[in-house]
Amino acid sequence: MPAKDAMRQRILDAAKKRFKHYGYAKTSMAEIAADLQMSPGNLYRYFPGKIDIALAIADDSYEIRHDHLAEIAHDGSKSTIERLRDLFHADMVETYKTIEHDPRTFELAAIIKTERPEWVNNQLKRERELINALLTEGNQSGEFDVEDVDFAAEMLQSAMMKFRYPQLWSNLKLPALEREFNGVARLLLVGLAGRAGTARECHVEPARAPASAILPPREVAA
Amino acid sequence: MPAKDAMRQRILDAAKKRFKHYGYAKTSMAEIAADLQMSPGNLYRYFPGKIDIALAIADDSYEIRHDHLAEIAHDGSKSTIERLRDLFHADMVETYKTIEHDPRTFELAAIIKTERPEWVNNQLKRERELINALLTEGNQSGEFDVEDVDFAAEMLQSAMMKFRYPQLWSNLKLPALEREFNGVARLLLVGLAGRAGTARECHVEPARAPASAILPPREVAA
DNA sequence: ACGATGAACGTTTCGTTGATTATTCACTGA
DNA sequence: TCAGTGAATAATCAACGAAACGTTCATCGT
Repeated sequence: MPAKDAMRQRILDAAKKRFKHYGYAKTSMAEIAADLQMSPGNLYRYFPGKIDIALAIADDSYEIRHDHLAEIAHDGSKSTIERLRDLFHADMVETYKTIEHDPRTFELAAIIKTERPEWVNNQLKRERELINALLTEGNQSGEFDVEDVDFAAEMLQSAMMKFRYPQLWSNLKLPALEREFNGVARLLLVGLAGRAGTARECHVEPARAPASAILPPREVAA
Repeated sequence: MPAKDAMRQRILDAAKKRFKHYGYAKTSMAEIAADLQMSPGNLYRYFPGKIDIALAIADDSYEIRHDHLAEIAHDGSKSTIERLRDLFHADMVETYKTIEHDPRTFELAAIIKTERPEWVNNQLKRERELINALLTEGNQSGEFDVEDVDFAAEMLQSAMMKFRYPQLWSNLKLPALEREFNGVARLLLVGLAGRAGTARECHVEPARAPASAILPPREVAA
């Protein structure tokens, strides 16, 4: 039913405008309805509740981010290890820029995290699938030697935790964050290449990206 | 002045009892004073304010923890790499046990973190000194090949962030946490040994603890 | 002089109440 | 039948006076 979808979209647009301007808490369902010249009650024919409107907005925005991350993950011109680093890096930088540009997004994210934690976990899971794919690819190319790809992906996300949650950034600016990010990424990705690059059978040629050359410090984004 | 010190200690004991029973917020200065049969005003001759009483309690408790961690760091029977892992591990487990046993501690920690963040940073810094020493030692023994020890210690703390803050544990029980901890620790510590274990000069004998054998999964604490 | 007091002060917290809000539902017009 | 309504309901919020709190200080007894 395209008519219903169209109305849903109109509601989302109106809500987005209000949320951006006044914030989630200070936007009432009645206001959103009034913007669309309808009654508050009618909104509930399109969304189960207020939080679901926020969720739908977040869905859209994460869809875009996910596409972008997937693009990075599939950039054929780069090694697997570089793409893995860039994936985490892009995630951090985009979060930083988003919050810098529009702090209201932070409020929305916080509310979603407390009211629908499973939604957040699901996003994490989707991103982990990208990581999975990269690890598998790296295993095949010889860049990595990871036994349990699922597990390793989870561990990477654990260790990168600090760079995902702005609450943990404690006023660090982007350059300082990137310095830390690079340090942690280097450690982790060297760790992934560890066994492949390491001499259990020493005659095996070093992986394409030798551990000592992995992850040159990244220039700070503009 | 030992008399003053003795009174300080009595105040701390009384406060500790109240904080443990009723929590920081629900304990008033007047109550602590009444427990010691003195006036509220007199407390201020021994402590600048309520928060400083909490800080003194935390100081004591972190002194003990730090001693314990230092003991682990200097355990002569273990390799440097094992001690480094055990250091982080002990920190996580002790935090877990503490909160499990007395959730009030969590409230105290949260209050200190918001009211005196520099105190928390200082604890982090002290622990980093232990890490520094271990990395230096590992460099000498050939287990590690870390160029910038200070920087590497900071990166380790960053990557271990998730295991330090109970807020990030999201209801995971200790076994699940330890599983994640082991995974991340393996990645990181292999990363540290990376260059030492890796064949830049392939004739160099593999480090004492070959990367592939580093960090066997740790049995879950009792 | 000094250790201690407790009333006094400014803030923060709390409980109550009245208003606002999210949500439901019986109903309407097409 | 179905998109839409708007009054009714229940949950939440905001405001405000009262109580409690952390902290200070003039004062007391020694």
